[in-house]
Amino acid sequence: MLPLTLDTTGLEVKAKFFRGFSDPSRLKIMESLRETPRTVSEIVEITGLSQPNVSNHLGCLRGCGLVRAKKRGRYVSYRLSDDRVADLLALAESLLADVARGVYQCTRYA
Amino acid sequence: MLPLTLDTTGLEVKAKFFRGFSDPSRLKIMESLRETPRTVSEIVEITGLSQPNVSNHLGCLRGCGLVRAKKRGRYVSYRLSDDRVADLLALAESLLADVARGVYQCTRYA
DNA sequence: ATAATATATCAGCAAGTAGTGATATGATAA
DNA sequence: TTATCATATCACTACTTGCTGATATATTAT
Repeated sequence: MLPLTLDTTGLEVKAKFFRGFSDPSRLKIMESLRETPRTVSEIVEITGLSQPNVSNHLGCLRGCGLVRAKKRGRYVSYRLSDDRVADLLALAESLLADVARGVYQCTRYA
Repeated sequence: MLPLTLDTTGLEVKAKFFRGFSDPSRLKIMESLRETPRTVSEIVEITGLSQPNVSNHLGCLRGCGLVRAKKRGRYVSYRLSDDRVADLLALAESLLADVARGVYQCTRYA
């Protein structure tokens, strides 16, 4: 492979994956799952988001492979799918600690 | 702090930060910078994206703290702002290796 | 059976955003 | 100076997407 050749394989997939992290409501939901698995209704109560909104975001997060669902009677329990999800959040926090000021001032995408 | 209390501090900022990673063109640009710093015109040639498009995305990435710019004559050289940016990409790839099939099939957000 | 509860899905709206083509800004070269 | 080149910005369009309210599905309770 030549030096200037870019490996663009799976960039669409990778972008879709990161989109799971790129919304405050979804981050809030993941934050609520960092400690322990929770049912949808628990997540609704903790986050203050509407029930359809939470279901929709959970569907997105499941599609991105970030959370897993387990049906228990009429409840559905969600949990982070992998320890690396929390690792990724932690690494982002570490980076943000240094660049947060810039990001905060970035008005490009309000 | 009570167990059920969520630390929602900075979720907006964190979401904005992740949005830098959530677009194929931006990932392509970062990929092109993983190896070495490059000027805008080099990035344009390597990625095949239009010049205004690249400039726009670079502005976004700079706002997110993911790249840094350095003016050299009439050229502007960009580089990844921190080793942890590449670390984050690598960690995401590791996770994706396991969940890629699901993400690929996720049609929620085309 | 009927009622109540938990979750998912649908229709539609409002806002955000990636892309293009044209233009502006700024720096070097002739 | 004028011309040329590198980059940034603007105006606009098409598409995406987060949210709500209403409804559907499914499970348990009475």
